[in-house]
Amino acid sequence: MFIIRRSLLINPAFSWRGFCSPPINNKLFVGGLSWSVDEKSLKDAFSSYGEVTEVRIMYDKDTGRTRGFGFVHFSKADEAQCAKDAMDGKAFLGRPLRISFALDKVRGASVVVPRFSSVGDAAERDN
DNA sequence: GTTGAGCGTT
Repeated sequence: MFIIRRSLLINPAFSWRGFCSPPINNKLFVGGLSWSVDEKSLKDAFSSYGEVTEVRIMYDKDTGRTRGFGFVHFSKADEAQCAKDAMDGKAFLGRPLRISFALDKVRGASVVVPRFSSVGDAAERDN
């Protein structure tokens, strides 16, 4: 019987570094970026491992410089996993990269007020 | 001319 649950072995969701990694998605968190790294630089670097659909680097509104981290969106989660496994820990523009799967956060998702339309429980004051 | 772990609209 060499039949093993190969599904769990080939399944990336069960072969992370232990179990301290977030769920897999096509969004990658790229940290440890150099201060001179641009979105096009990251996209050009990650486009070799997959189809990059979106690249977002966080800039500082005060200094206008990069915060040193960004996000890379891939067309497929498999490409993102490949790019992560390939670029994670590697040096980029003189600084080691810290790549990780991004959290399922979206703009507006952090603060959302569920308003019930059928709530007549004294919640409607000036509707 | 600076700094260095992180998780999103600068």
